[in-house]
Amino acid sequence: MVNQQFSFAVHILTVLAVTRRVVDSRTLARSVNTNPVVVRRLLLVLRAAGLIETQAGKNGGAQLARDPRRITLLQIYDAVDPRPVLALNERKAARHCFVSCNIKTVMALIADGAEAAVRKHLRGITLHRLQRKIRRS
Amino acid sequence: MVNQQFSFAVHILTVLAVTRRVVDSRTLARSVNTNPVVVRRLLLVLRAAGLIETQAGKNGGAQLARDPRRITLLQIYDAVDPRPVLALNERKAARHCFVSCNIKTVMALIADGAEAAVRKHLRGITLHRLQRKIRRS
DNA sequence: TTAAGTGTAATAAACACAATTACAGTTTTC
DNA sequence: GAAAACTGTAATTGTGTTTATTACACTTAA
Repeated sequence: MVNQQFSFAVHILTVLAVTRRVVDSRTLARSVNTNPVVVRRLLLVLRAAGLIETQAGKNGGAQLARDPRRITLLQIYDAVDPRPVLALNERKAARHCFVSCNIKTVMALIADGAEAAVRKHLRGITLHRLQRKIRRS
Repeated sequence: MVNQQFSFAVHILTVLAVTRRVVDSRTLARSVNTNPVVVRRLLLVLRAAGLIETQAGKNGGAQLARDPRRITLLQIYDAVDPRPVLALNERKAARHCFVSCNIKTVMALIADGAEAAVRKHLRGITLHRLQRKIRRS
Protein backbone atom coordinates (compact mmCIF):
# COMPACT_ATOMS: atom_id res chain seq x y z
CA MET A 1 0.00 0.00 0.00
CA VAL A 2 1.11 3.51 -0.71
CA ASN A 3 2.25 5.48 2.28
CA GLN A 4 -0.07 8.39 3.01
CA GLN A 5 1.51 9.62 6.20
CA PHE A 6 2.73 12.83 4.64
CA SER A 7 -0.77 13.62 3.39
CA PHE A 8 -2.25 12.75 6.76
CA ALA A 9 0.30 14.87 8.58
CA VAL A 10 -0.22 17.93 6.41
CA HIS A 11 -3.96 17.58 6.81
CA ILE A 12 -3.74 17.32 10.58
CA LEU A 13 -1.40 20.27 10.90
CA THR A 14 -3.63 22.36 8.67
CA VAL A 15 -6.57 21.66 10.93
CA LEU A 16 -4.49 22.67 13.93
CA ALA A 17 -3.33 25.81 12.15
CA VAL A 18 -6.87 26.80 11.27
CA THR A 19 -8.48 26.07 14.64
CA ARG A 20 -5.63 27.40 16.81
CA ARG A 21 -6.90 25.26 19.67
CA VAL A 22 -6.28 21.89 21.26
CA VAL A 23 -7.93 19.23 19.12
CA ASP A 24 -8.32 15.60 20.16
CA SER A 25 -7.33 12.61 18.05
CA ARG A 26 -10.90 11.51 17.49
CA THR A 27 -11.83 14.81 15.90
CA LEU A 28 -8.68 14.84 13.78
CA ALA A 29 -9.32 11.25 12.73
CA ARG A 30 -12.79 12.16 11.55
CA SER A 31 -11.41 15.00 9.46
CA VAL A 32 -8.80 12.77 7.83
CA ASN A 33 -11.24 9.87 7.72
CA THR A 34 -9.02 7.38 9.47
CA ASN A 35 -8.63 5.78 12.88
CA PRO A 36 -7.76 7.79 16.01
CA VAL A 37 -4.85 5.48 16.78
CA VAL A 38 -3.37 6.16 13.38
CA VAL A 39 -3.60 9.86 14.16
CA ARG A 40 -2.07 9.50 17.60
CA ARG A 41 0.89 7.64 16.20
CA LEU A 42 1.39 10.42 13.68
CA LEU A 43 1.06 13.05 16.41
CA LEU A 44 3.93 11.40 18.24
CA VAL A 45 6.34 11.89 15.35
CA LEU A 46 5.13 15.44 14.77
CA ARG A 47 5.74 16.17 18.40
CA ALA A 48 9.20 14.61 18.22
CA ALA A 49 9.90 17.01 15.36
CA GLY A 50 8.84 19.92 17.52
CA LEU A 51 5.88 20.85 15.34
CA ILE A 52 3.14 20.24 17.87
CA GLU A 53 2.53 19.81 21.57
CA THR A 54 0.20 17.20 23.01
CA GLN A 55 -1.62 16.98 26.25
CA ALA A 56 -2.90 13.83 27.91
CA GLY A 57 -5.98 13.59 30.07
CA LYS A 58 -9.38 15.16 29.90
CA ASN A 59 -9.69 17.97 27.36
CA GLY A 60 -6.32 16.85 26.06
CA GLY A 61 -5.23 16.73 22.45
CA ALA A 62 -2.76 18.40 20.15
CA GLN A 63 -1.95 21.95 19.13
CA LEU A 64 0.67 23.66 17.00
CA ALA A 65 3.95 24.34 18.77
CA ARG A 66 4.85 27.31 16.60
CA ASP A 67 3.72 29.88 14.11
CA PRO A 68 2.46 28.31 10.84
CA ARG A 69 4.65 30.84 9.01
CA ARG A 70 7.63 28.98 10.39
CA ILE A 71 6.51 25.47 9.47
CA THR A 72 7.43 24.29 5.99
CA LEU A 73 6.16 21.21 4.24
CA LEU A 74 9.74 19.99 4.17
CA GLN A 75 9.80 19.91 7.95
CA ILE A 76 6.65 17.81 7.89
CA TYR A 77 8.13 15.58 5.20
CA ASP A 78 11.25 15.03 7.29
CA ALA A 79 9.19 14.39 10.40
CA VAL A 80 7.26 11.52 8.85
CA ASP A 81 10.36 10.34 6.96
CA PRO A 82 8.62 8.71 4.01
CA ARG A 83 10.22 6.23 1.63
CA PRO A 84 12.41 7.66 -1.12
CA VAL A 85 10.61 9.02 -4.18
CA LEU A 86 12.52 6.62 -6.43
CA ALA A 87 12.90 3.04 -5.25
CA LEU A 88 16.28 1.46 -5.89
CA ASN A 89 16.90 -2.17 -6.70
CA GLU A 90 18.68 -3.36 -3.59
CA ARG A 91 19.41 -6.95 -4.65
CA LYS A 92 22.93 -8.08 -5.09
CA ALA A 93 24.56 -7.62 -8.46
CA ALA A 94 25.41 -10.35 -10.94
CA ARG A 95 29.18 -10.46 -10.65
CA HIS A 96 29.78 -11.35 -14.26
CA CYS A 97 27.80 -8.33 -15.51
CA PHE A 98 29.50 -4.99 -15.74
CA VAL A 99 26.32 -2.95 -15.76
CA SER A 100 24.83 -4.92 -12.90
CA CYS A 101 27.92 -4.29 -10.78
CA ASN A 102 27.90 -0.54 -11.26
CA ILE A 103 24.33 0.59 -11.85
CA LYS A 104 23.54 0.87 -8.17
CA THR A 105 25.89 3.79 -7.56
CA VAL A 106 24.63 5.66 -10.59
CA MET A 107 20.97 5.04 -9.77
CA ALA A 108 21.56 6.25 -6.23
CA LEU A 109 22.80 9.56 -7.61
CA ILE A 110 19.70 9.90 -9.75
CA ALA A 111 17.43 9.08 -6.83
CA ASP A 112 19.28 11.60 -4.67
CA GLY A 113 18.72 14.25 -7.30
CA ALA A 114 15.02 13.46 -7.47
CA GLU A 115 14.78 13.57 -3.71
CA ALA A 116 16.56 16.93 -3.62
CA ALA A 117 14.18 18.33 -6.22
CA VAL A 118 11.16 17.32 -4.17
CA ARG A 119 12.68 18.68 -0.98
CA LYS A 120 13.41 22.00 -2.61
CA HIS A 121 9.80 22.23 -3.73
CA LEU A 122 8.46 21.42 -0.27
CA ARG A 123 10.83 23.80 1.46
CA GLY A 124 9.21 26.69 -0.37
CA ILE A 125 5.72 26.08 1.01
CA THR A 126 4.73 27.06 4.52
CA LEU A 127 1.80 25.77 6.50
CA HIS A 128 0.59 29.34 6.68
CA ARG A 129 0.44 29.60 2.91
CA LEU A 130 -1.48 26.33 2.76
CA GLN A 131 -3.91 27.59 5.32
CA ARG A 132 -4.54 30.73 3.28
CA LYS A 133 -5.07 28.71 0.13
CA ILE A 134 -7.63 26.57 1.90
CA ARG A 135 -9.45 29.61 3.20
CA ARG A 136 -9.70 31.08 -0.28
CA SER A 137 -11.12 27.91 -1.77
CA MET B 1 7.35 5.53 -5.40
CA VAL B 2 6.87 2.07 -4.09
CA ASN B 3 7.68 -0.20 -6.97
CA GLN B 4 11.02 -0.80 -8.58
CA GLN B 5 9.92 -0.87 -12.16
CA PHE B 6 11.67 2.37 -12.97
CA SER B 7 14.92 1.03 -11.55
CA PHE B 8 14.48 -2.23 -13.41
CA ALA B 9 13.71 -0.43 -16.67
CA VAL B 10 16.71 1.88 -16.45
CA HIS B 11 18.93 -1.09 -15.67
CA ILE B 12 17.62 -3.09 -18.61
CA LEU B 13 17.95 -0.21 -21.05
CA THR B 14 21.47 0.48 -19.86
CA VAL B 15 22.43 -3.12 -20.58
CA LEU B 16 20.92 -2.81 -24.04
CA ALA B 17 22.73 0.49 -24.60
CA VAL B 18 26.07 -1.01 -23.59
CA THR B 19 25.79 -4.27 -25.49
CA ARG B 20 24.18 -2.83 -28.61
CA ARG B 21 22.83 -6.27 -29.47
CA VAL B 22 19.70 -8.35 -29.06
CA VAL B 23 19.58 -9.64 -25.50
CA ASP B 24 17.10 -12.24 -24.27
CA SER B 25 14.93 -11.87 -21.18
CA ARG B 26 16.78 -14.58 -19.27
CA THR B 27 20.07 -12.74 -19.58
CA LEU B 28 18.48 -9.43 -18.65
CA ALA B 29 16.76 -11.03 -15.69
CA ARG B 30 20.07 -12.36 -14.41
CA SER B 31 21.60 -8.90 -14.61
CA VAL B 32 18.71 -7.29 -12.72
CA ASN B 33 18.45 -10.32 -10.46
CA THR B 34 14.79 -10.97 -11.04
CA ASN B 35 12.51 -13.30 -12.98
CA PRO B 36 12.49 -13.41 -16.80
CA VAL B 37 8.72 -12.93 -16.85
CA VAL B 38 9.05 -9.75 -14.85
CA VAL B 39 11.54 -8.54 -17.43
CA ARG B 40 9.35 -9.52 -20.36
CA ARG B 41 6.40 -7.63 -18.94
CA LEU B 42 8.62 -4.58 -18.58
CA LEU B 43 9.92 -4.99 -22.12
CA LEU B 44 6.35 -4.80 -23.38
CA VAL B 45 5.81 -1.35 -21.91
CA LEU B 46 9.19 -0.14 -23.09
CA ARG B 47 8.33 -1.34 -26.55
CA ALA B 48 4.94 0.37 -26.40
CA ALA B 49 6.83 3.58 -25.58
CA GLY B 50 9.00 3.09 -28.66
CA LEU B 51 12.21 2.69 -26.68
CA ILE B 52 13.03 -0.87 -27.73
CA GLU B 53 12.18 -3.49 -30.29
CA THR B 54 11.63 -7.12 -29.46
CA GLN B 55 11.88 -10.24 -31.51
CA ALA B 56 10.17 -13.54 -30.81
CA GLY B 57 11.55 -16.94 -31.65
CA LYS B 58 14.98 -18.44 -31.56
CA ASN B 59 17.79 -15.92 -31.02
CA GLY B 60 15.08 -13.44 -30.17
CA GLY B 61 15.15 -10.80 -27.47
CA ALA B 62 15.22 -7.04 -27.12
CA GLN B 63 17.34 -4.20 -28.43
CA LEU B 64 17.27 -0.43 -28.29
CA ALA B 65 15.04 1.22 -30.86
CA ARG B 66 17.02 4.45 -30.97
CA ASP B 67 20.19 6.28 -30.08
CA PRO B 68 20.80 6.39 -26.30
CA ARG B 69 21.53 10.09 -26.73
CA ARG B 70 17.86 10.51 -27.54
CA ILE B 71 16.46 8.53 -24.63
CA THR B 72 15.91 10.47 -21.42
CA LEU B 73 15.14 9.04 -18.02
CA LEU B 74 11.86 10.94 -18.18
CA GLN B 75 10.82 8.90 -21.19
CA ILE B 76 11.55 5.75 -19.24
CA TYR B 77 9.68 7.12 -16.24
CA ASP B 78 6.66 7.87 -18.38
CA ALA B 79 6.84 4.48 -20.03
CA VAL B 80 6.58 2.57 -16.77
CA ASP B 81 4.10 5.13 -15.40
CA PRO B 82 4.88 4.77 -11.72
CA ARG B 83 2.63 5.94 -8.94
CA PRO B 84 2.91 9.62 -7.96
CA VAL B 85 5.85 10.63 -5.78
CA LEU B 86 3.48 11.98 -3.13
CA ALA B 87 0.46 9.85 -2.25
CA LEU B 88 -2.79 11.70 -1.73
CA ASN B 89 -5.49 10.78 0.72
CA GLU B 90 -8.29 9.69 -1.59
CA ARG B 91 -10.99 9.00 0.98
CA LYS B 92 -14.05 11.12 1.03
CA ALA B 93 -14.04 14.30 3.08
CA ALA B 94 -15.92 14.87 6.30
CA ARG B 95 -18.65 17.24 5.16
CA HIS B 96 -18.80 19.18 8.40
CA CYS B 97 -15.07 19.99 8.29
CA PHE B 98 -13.89 22.90 6.24
CA VAL B 99 -10.29 21.74 5.98
CA SER B 100 -11.33 18.21 5.13
CA CYS B 101 -13.51 19.47 2.29
CA ASN B 102 -10.80 21.57 0.69
CA ILE B 103 -7.45 20.01 1.48
CA LYS B 104 -7.59 17.61 -1.44
CA THR B 105 -7.36 20.31 -4.09
CA VAL B 106 -4.48 22.00 -2.34
CA MET B 107 -2.61 18.77 -1.73
CA ALA B 108 -3.05 17.86 -5.37
CA LEU B 109 -1.29 21.07 -6.35
CA ILE B 110 1.58 20.29 -4.03
CA ALA B 111 1.86 16.75 -5.37
CA ASP B 112 1.81 18.07 -8.92
CA GLY B 113 4.64 20.42 -8.09
CA ALA B 114 6.67 17.60 -6.61
CA GLU B 115 6.00 15.47 -9.64
CA ALA B 116 7.05 18.29 -11.95
CA ALA B 117 10.29 18.75 -10.02
CA VAL B 118 11.17 15.08 -10.38
CA ARG B 119 10.26 15.09 -14.05
CA LYS B 120 12.45 18.09 -14.71
CA HIS B 121 15.34 16.32 -13.06
CA LEU B 122 14.84 13.15 -15.07
CA ARG B 123 14.41 15.02 -18.33
CA GLY B 124 17.97 16.28 -18.02
CA ILE B 125 19.58 12.85 -17.97
CA THR B 126 20.04 10.75 -21.09
CA LEU B 127 20.65 7.04 -21.28
CA HIS B 128 23.87 7.85 -23.05
CA ARG B 129 25.11 9.91 -20.13
CA LEU B 130 24.22 7.09 -17.77
CA GLN B 131 26.09 4.64 -19.92
CA ARG B 132 29.19 6.83 -19.83
CA LYS B 133 28.98 7.19 -16.09
CA ILE B 134 28.81 3.44 -15.72
CA ARG B 135 31.81 2.97 -17.97
CA ARG B 136 33.87 5.37 -15.91
CA SER B 137 33.07 3.66 -12.65
C1' DT C 1 -13.60 10.29 41.83
C1' DT C 2 -15.12 10.11 37.35
C1' DA C 3 -14.90 11.20 32.58
C1' DA C 4 -12.25 11.93 28.73
C1' DG C 5 -8.24 12.03 26.90
C1' DT C 6 -3.20 10.12 25.37
C1' DG C 7 0.46 6.44 24.75
C1' DT C 8 1.39 2.05 23.08
C1' DA C 9 1.37 -2.89 22.13
C1' DA C 10 -0.52 -6.57 19.60
C1' DT C 11 -2.96 -8.32 15.96
C1' DA C 12 -5.73 -8.46 11.84
C1' DA C 13 -7.06 -6.91 7.39
C1' DA C 14 -6.13 -4.79 3.03
C1' DC C 15 -3.20 -3.97 -0.53
C1' DA C 16 0.64 -3.64 -3.86
C1' DC C 17 4.37 -5.97 -5.99
C1' DA C 18 7.17 -9.40 -7.46
C1' DA C 19 7.92 -14.30 -8.29
C1' DT C 20 6.59 -18.34 -10.28
C1' DT C 21 4.36 -21.78 -13.18
C1' DA C 22 2.47 -22.96 -17.32
C1' DC C 23 1.75 -22.92 -21.97
C1' DA C 24 0.45 -21.09 -26.63
C1' DG C 25 2.60 -18.73 -30.33
C1' DT C 26 6.79 -17.33 -33.18
C1' DT C 27 11.08 -17.70 -35.51
C1' DT C 28 15.53 -19.59 -36.58
C1' DT C 29 18.35 -23.27 -37.76
C1' DC C 30 19.46 -27.69 -39.19
C1' DG D 1 9.55 -29.63 -41.71
C1' DA D 2 10.98 -30.65 -37.04
C1' DA D 3 13.36 -29.21 -33.12
C1' DA D 4 15.14 -25.64 -30.33
C1' DA D 5 14.93 -21.27 -28.33
C1' DC D 6 12.74 -17.61 -27.77
C1' DT D 7 8.44 -14.12 -26.61
C1' DG D 8 3.64 -13.07 -24.93
C1' DT D 9 0.50 -13.64 -21.41
C1' DA D 10 -2.70 -15.59 -17.95
C1' DA D 11 -3.20 -17.34 -13.43
C1' DT D 12 -1.72 -17.98 -8.96
C1' DT D 13 1.16 -17.62 -5.01
C1' DG D 14 4.34 -15.40 -1.88
C1' DT D 15 6.08 -11.44 0.59
C1' DG D 16 6.31 -7.17 2.63
C1' DT D 17 4.16 -2.72 3.76
C1' DT D 18 0.58 0.01 5.51
C1' DT D 19 -3.60 0.95 7.74
C1' DA D 20 -7.33 -0.51 10.88
C1' DT D 21 -8.79 -2.26 15.07
C1' DT D 22 -8.92 -3.78 19.82
C1' DA D 23 -7.40 -3.36 24.27
C1' DC D 24 -5.75 -1.25 28.18
C1' DA D 25 -2.51 1.30 31.28
C1' DC D 26 -1.65 5.94 32.31
C1' DT D 27 -2.80 11.03 32.79
C1' DT D 28 -5.41 15.11 33.71
C1' DA D 29 -9.38 18.24 34.28
C1' DA D 30 -13.57 19.10 36.40
